[in-house]
Amino acid sequence: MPARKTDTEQRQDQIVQAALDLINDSGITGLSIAGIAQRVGIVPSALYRHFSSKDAVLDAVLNLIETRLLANVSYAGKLASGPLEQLRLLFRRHIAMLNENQAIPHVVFSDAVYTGDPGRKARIARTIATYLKEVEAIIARGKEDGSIRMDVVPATAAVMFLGMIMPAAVLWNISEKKFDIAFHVKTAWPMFEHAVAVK
Amino acid sequence: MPARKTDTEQRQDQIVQAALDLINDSGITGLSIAGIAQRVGIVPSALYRHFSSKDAVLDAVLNLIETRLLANVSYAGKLASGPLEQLRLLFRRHIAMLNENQAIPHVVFSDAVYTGDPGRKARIARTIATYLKEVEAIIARGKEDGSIRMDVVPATAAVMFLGMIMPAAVLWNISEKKFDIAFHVKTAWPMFEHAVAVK
DNA sequence: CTATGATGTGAATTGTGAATCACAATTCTT
DNA sequence: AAGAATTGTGATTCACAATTCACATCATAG
Repeated sequence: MPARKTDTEQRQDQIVQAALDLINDSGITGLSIAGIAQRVGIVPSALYRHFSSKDAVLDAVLNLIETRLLANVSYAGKLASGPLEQLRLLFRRHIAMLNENQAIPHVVFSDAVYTGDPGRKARIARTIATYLKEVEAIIARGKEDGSIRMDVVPATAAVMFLGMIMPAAVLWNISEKKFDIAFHVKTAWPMFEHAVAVK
Repeated sequence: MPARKTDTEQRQDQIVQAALDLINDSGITGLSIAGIAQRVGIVPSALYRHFSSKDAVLDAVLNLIETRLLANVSYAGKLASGPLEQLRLLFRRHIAMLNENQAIPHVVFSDAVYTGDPGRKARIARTIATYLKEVEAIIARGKEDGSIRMDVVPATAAVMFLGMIMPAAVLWNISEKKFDIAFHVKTAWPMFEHAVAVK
């Protein structure tokens, strides 16, 4: 039976989410128009009513990721009392988001996204750089208010903050979800605090 | 002109190295029989004299990576005086190896390797697990000899150790080599020490 | 209720890359 | 140096995935 007709706007959302899910399961390599269409419940050719090409879909996926990434930062910023607390919240948030959408770090840190448009690599680089700058800013604020040691290098600390998340994501995925991510959250944070906090 | 004839054994080495280089430049997606053959200086079909399939080449690449990874650990073990020193050496060694062959973390942590043989993912998981176990063992030894705090969880510390390397590798690659990796080595290590060392 | 634009469908087209094969050129053995 | 084995080559096949297109169907404005 034919699929129910749906606004392009909604379909685009569905398609992008389906693409993300598909990457989630099969990696970038497994991302195909047919696969996306199947998940959405339409026929491959119908997808072209809503996106001009596979590349366009991929760009939209990157948009989604970018948005969610930045949303996390501002979310943590609103709830936290101080810089360290903000980092802790951001960390937890990222891990929680991983639970819903492990594909995100996969896409961002995969090399497969770079083929095709050469500008895409630069764009991802910019997104990550922006994210790291945000984290650095939080750390710099921590140094100002005395909660983070003065000898901590913000840029390096930001990379190590990422280092709590990225390997965990990879391990979780590669181990077929056997990696104990809750345990990791509980034990990694104190260690990070030891690395940067005063006293 | 035809390529000079060469022993299968040598060709296999050339092919594996070429495959690694190609992944290096173009990612897993860019890995093609034609691309490998071109780098080796032979014609695509000639490659099948030395490998039965593309999958076989990929397996050989994984072998190479596995070997180099474990070689690093034993290398650091031989030179170091104590556990902390061993970790520091291992860290530096990994980064140095990155310089020669950034493709390694790309392959290991990419999702694209998992398509095809489903056993491959399990195999990579095993390799990483083995590596992490080695790091954990070093940390456990550090706790015994009093150089590492007793409240440090070896498994978590091992993941964070990986967290010094993986993001750096990704950033270096994604930023077109702009990321200051020497600076990272210099500043990340003290931070890691703060996180685990006694006093 | 009907015309019209938006959305969906299946078939056909095209491009790409892996793999095969018959044949050619080379290296090696003796 | 002749013959066997190994390695290299170009043409070709095959499967698969992206994209296009003519046509069908739905949703809705009027």
